[in-house]
Order: sequence, then structure tokens, then C-alpha cells
Amino acid sequence: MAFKQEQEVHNQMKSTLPVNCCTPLAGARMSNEEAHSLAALFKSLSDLHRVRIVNLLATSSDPVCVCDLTAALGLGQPTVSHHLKKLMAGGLIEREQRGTWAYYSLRDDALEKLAGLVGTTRKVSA
Amino acid sequence: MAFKQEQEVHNQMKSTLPVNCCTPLAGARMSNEEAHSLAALFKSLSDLHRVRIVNLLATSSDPVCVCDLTAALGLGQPTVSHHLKKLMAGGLIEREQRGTWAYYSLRDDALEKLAGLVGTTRKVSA
DNA sequence: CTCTTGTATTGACATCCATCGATTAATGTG
DNA sequence: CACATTAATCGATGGATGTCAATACAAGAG
Repeated sequence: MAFKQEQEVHNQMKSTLPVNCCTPLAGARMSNEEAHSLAALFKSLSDLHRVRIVNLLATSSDPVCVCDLTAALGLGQPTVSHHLKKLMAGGLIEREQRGTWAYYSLRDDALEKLAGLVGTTRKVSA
Repeated sequence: MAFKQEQEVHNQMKSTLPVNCCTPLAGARMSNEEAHSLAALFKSLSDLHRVRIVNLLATSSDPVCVCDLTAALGLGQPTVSHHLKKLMAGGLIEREQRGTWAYYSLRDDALEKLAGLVGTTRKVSA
């Protein structure tokens, strides 16, 4: 299903996700709203365990279920769900239900977009 | 002066700055320490005003003094100093003293390194 | 339907953080 | 030296955040 990504974010329109927020950091002057969204995106990665989750998902070929994450991170299950929710809100990961289990994976365009929000213009200083 | 960058960070060794922390997010599995440093780097950009500061410095050809930043951001002077300290700790900006004034500028390699910590593949959009 | 298992949500709590006022330090000037 | 100006630090405070225990929800199995 090609359009599934559009619906994976449920409540939130794809265009309002922080990962799709604005012009690059080094590009034109940003508005307050753009800066706020970009800050929210960075905030979703501002936690040790969330970075580890993204790294785990990025280096894993298949989606990973919550139970595996709790074991890998050494955290309680509610805490892991909390972090996953933050990453979902940032638009970085997606969720897939398989029976009783919930499998998470990195959105394939997430890291590209994130990198694009930072670097791009390659302003080689003055 | 070519070696000035090495000393601009005073107390902190260049290699310990979050911006020089680790392998890319999508690369190999990260250690706890690497993830911690990378999270600290993102945390330094997880605030609306700090994103605006970086954007201001990135789009400005010359260093900017604190007094200009307080005016641009609409924040008190102690608060701006607080944010600048966080960005310094992340290794993203550098400080230069000119008389009574303190001028800040983006480290020329900061955004490149930041993008490198995220993307790897360097795919220029789809 | 009942029971079990996995996940999400709620509530509480301790800690962290952004902000400002007041003060101190640094740099010049007369 | 005293004085003025700019920036950094200190202390306090209100709000945000990560964590877990307890609970509620979801999806099968019997």
C-alpha cells in the first residue's frame, strides 16, 4: 500500500510534522514558527534513549517491537512507549500493528530530511 | 591564524565537544556514551531561541554581538548569555572579544558536521 | 465470554530547564 | 583612581520532562 504512510501519522497532517517544518538552518532567515518547529524536531532527539532508539531502528533491517526495545534499553515499558510517542510526534518513526505487538521502524525519508534541514547550502563561509 | 579554532573552546578539548561525538546516527550501533553526546548536541538545538540564534549567525556574514541578539530575540541579556553558553558547550559557535563587546559566530564546520552525524548517504532530496 | 499477553495511558514525583532580577566580572574612558 | 558600559554569573521560580507503578486498552487464545 503506497498511501499508507499518509495515514500512519493518524491525527497529525504530514505537513505539520516537525520533520517537514521549514527551510534549512543555514538558509534564509527563519520565522518564529519555523524555528519553533525545528527546535521541536531537535527536542525529539534530545534524549539519550531516543537517540538509541533511532540508531537501533536505523541499523535494523526489519521493524522492531516494543518488547525488544525495553530489553535493549533497560527501561520500563511505559517509558519506552513515552519515548516512541515523542519520536512519532516528530515524524521520525512509524508504527505497525502485528497482532498484539507493535512494531516500529524509521521513516525512510526521516534522516534525509533531517540532514537537509541542517546542511544543504554548504555555505563555505566567507 | 589557522590554529585559532583549536583554542577557541578554552576549557574543553575539541574532541570532547558533542559536535565531534560519534559515528553517524544511521551508521553502526552506538555506545551509550556516543548516544549521550549526540543527544546533548541535539539538546543544544532543542530551544526556539537557540535555533534562531544559529539561524541568525548562519545568515550573517559577520560575527554578531550579544546586544544585537537581545534586540533580535526580545529576551533579557542574562537569558541570551545562557543560550550562547549552551551553544558553546555544544561546539556549534565561537566567541570573540572586541573591547567591551562579545561577538559570536557560527563555527564554519559546525553545520557540516551536524549534517554528517545525521545523514551519511547525502542524498540531495528525492 | 474469560483469560492472557503486549502496549498505551494516567498520576505522581523528582529532576531539569528557561527566564528574569540582582550582582559580579571585564574592558575602556576620563 | 572613579565611573560607565557590556557581558557573565548567581539565586529564585514556574513550567516542562523522564521515570515508574498502577491501570486501561487492544488483540488474540481457549
